[in-house]
Amino acid sequence: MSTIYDVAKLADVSPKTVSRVLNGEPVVAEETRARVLAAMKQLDYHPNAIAASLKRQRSNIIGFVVPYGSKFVFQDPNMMEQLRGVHDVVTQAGYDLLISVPVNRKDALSELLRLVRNKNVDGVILYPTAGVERIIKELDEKKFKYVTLERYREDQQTNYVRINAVTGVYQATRYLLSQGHRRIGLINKPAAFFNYCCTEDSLVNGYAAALEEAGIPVDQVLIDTGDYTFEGGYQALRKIRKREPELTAVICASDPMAYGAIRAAEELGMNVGRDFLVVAGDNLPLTRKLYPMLPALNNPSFEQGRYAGNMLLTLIREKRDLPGISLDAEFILPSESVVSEGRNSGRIGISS
Amino acid sequence: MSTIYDVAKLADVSPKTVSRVLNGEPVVAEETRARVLAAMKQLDYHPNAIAASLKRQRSNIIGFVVPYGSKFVFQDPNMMEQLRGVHDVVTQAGYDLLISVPVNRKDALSELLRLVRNKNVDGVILYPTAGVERIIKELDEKKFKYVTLERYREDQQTNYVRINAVTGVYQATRYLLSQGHRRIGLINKPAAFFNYCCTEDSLVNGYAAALEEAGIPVDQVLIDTGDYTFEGGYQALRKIRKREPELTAVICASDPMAYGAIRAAEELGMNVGRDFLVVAGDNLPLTRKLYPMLPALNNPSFEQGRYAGNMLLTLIREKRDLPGISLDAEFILPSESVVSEGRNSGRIGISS
DNA sequence: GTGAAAGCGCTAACAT
DNA sequence: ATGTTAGCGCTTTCAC
Repeated sequence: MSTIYDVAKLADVSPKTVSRVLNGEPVVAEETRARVLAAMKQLDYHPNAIAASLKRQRSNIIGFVVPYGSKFVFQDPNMMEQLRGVHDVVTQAGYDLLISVPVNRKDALSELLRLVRNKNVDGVILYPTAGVERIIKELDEKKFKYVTLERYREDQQTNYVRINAVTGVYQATRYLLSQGHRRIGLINKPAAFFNYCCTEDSLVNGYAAALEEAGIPVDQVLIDTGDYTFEGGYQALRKIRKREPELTAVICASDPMAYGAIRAAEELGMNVGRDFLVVAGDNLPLTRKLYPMLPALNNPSFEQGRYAGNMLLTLIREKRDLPGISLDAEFILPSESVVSEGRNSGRIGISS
Repeated sequence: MSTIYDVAKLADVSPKTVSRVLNGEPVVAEETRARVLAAMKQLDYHPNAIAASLKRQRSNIIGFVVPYGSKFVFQDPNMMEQLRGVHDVVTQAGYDLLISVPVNRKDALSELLRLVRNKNVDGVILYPTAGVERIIKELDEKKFKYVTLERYREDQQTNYVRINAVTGVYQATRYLLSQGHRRIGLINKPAAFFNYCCTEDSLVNGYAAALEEAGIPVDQVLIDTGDYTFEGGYQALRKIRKREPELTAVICASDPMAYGAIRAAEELGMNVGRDFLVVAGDNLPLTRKLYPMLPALNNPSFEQGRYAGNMLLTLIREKRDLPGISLDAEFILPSESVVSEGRNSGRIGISS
């Protein structure tokens, strides 16, 4: 492997001039630049990014740390969409993306520190898991750049991109009410799924708001939770239905749970799409294709990733904190859901 | 950030001794080691991996280069499973994984070279796309370590991990025949989807073998191709069914295509699971849950990733080529498919 | 069992 | 517009 010195020698210039050409610094004479370029080509020279990183004290690598478990990440379509959004934005800006998947939940934080302290990553995207506050404090102290997906505490003001489901669920509930549904179920996510500190429950809030508006009291019989999975949705629907045989619709916090609910409903003899409606929460493209007759919630995970990536890049560039962003999930009518091509093709509401 | 010199000074030893402690070299006196460790702790010292990389001339990073397009990768469940397999194996061994997604198809190869030449990655996992031979040649010349997912040419002997669908499709076809099906469709992948050089068509081969065994000629009317997507499967089934109204079953090369075929079949008034069977090719956990009444093919992508990761690690360690590995896809009966929990929980056949 | 010196390949600071 | 020098933080070689 040839080095910058070899090129310099061949082009009869100093290493620094080669470096200038390499980094596109504008002061180099056209004739010199041409000579250097020729020398590079002749020697099949390729700059060593590691050496540059050491000198520059930055790696041009962004870290993406997920809570834990490769199975969890790579099989969660929403997390993949977030990842994809981050990826697209940061690679476009010339960064590489290092995906870090701690084996256990409790490793997530040390893994994060490892990236920051040992690997010189220029910034990280992270999920606020239990105990993250201590880490955030260390990151803040070291002026290390990060963006959280969701807030790590209710009063976090900066450096987060979250999704607000309230509006979407409110619209969904209103729609169902307008269609004559009166006993509407809600399959929510567990109170603290990633151990987020945030206790606010946007699904229940939106649901309750629409019901109250219609003068219908919230009935706990109609609400249950599931762990985001098919099984979770399946079980939750069975429980709700058992408590309320008059159930005619259900809103689910995730698409897999919606699949499970649909399956359970079919087993219970309900005709999904006709006398029973299921509203899914993720807006996976697949869901629209499998169940075009159903309304849905659009969860802009991809956009969330893009916003987070852009925020991190700005953070790195401008060295100051940025106000957090909240993206609104939106309700999608059944008719629309067939027309739209990919995900997140709809408008994105930014509320904060 | 404190350096190895700071630690050395505080512990009253040379930097080299600190380095020895860092790398677990055994010659250090117990008392010295303790002093060094204490100093590290006191200074909150964290070794700079980039500096070590520069000196050592290796990065402890493995590259994973996909053909192109983030949408393509992160939304392809099989590729995610391969990625997950690679990830688990290499991170376990202390490497980080850098995922590289070229924007366009044609960028894939230059992207690969960039990782190899500029980034000091210690090895790469890659897909054999069009024009990859030139790159492989360069990798070979530079003694750079790589493993291909699929072979890049028919006669590639080493450094690949592929999946052989022949057995699975053969078993599936035999099963369908044994159930009395006579007009069995096949929705294949396109001849060269990633522009693999390999022209062998294992799906058709297995399908044809079972038919011939039963004395039934292969009828091209029953075969069509799709691009792995829902739409591809949807269209293909419509075409096949139009050519053959007596169609009673179809084997699909991917799960999304199977979903599309199911949808098309339902629209055509066929009762999927009763008078029409669809065999899906990926074995996504979701498929088994959505359609437990259907038989399936188990595509061991996760294991493929694991094998590829392990092969690459061995390649790096032993500095010699390794014979390629072929994993068999397997046929799964409908009854079994409900019982099994996750993916790839079945036995994996290794045929080469 | 430990240390001194050199250098990996680059770029920043400061010349000229 | 170009060059010189020093040094990023570590590990390697060789000496003691």
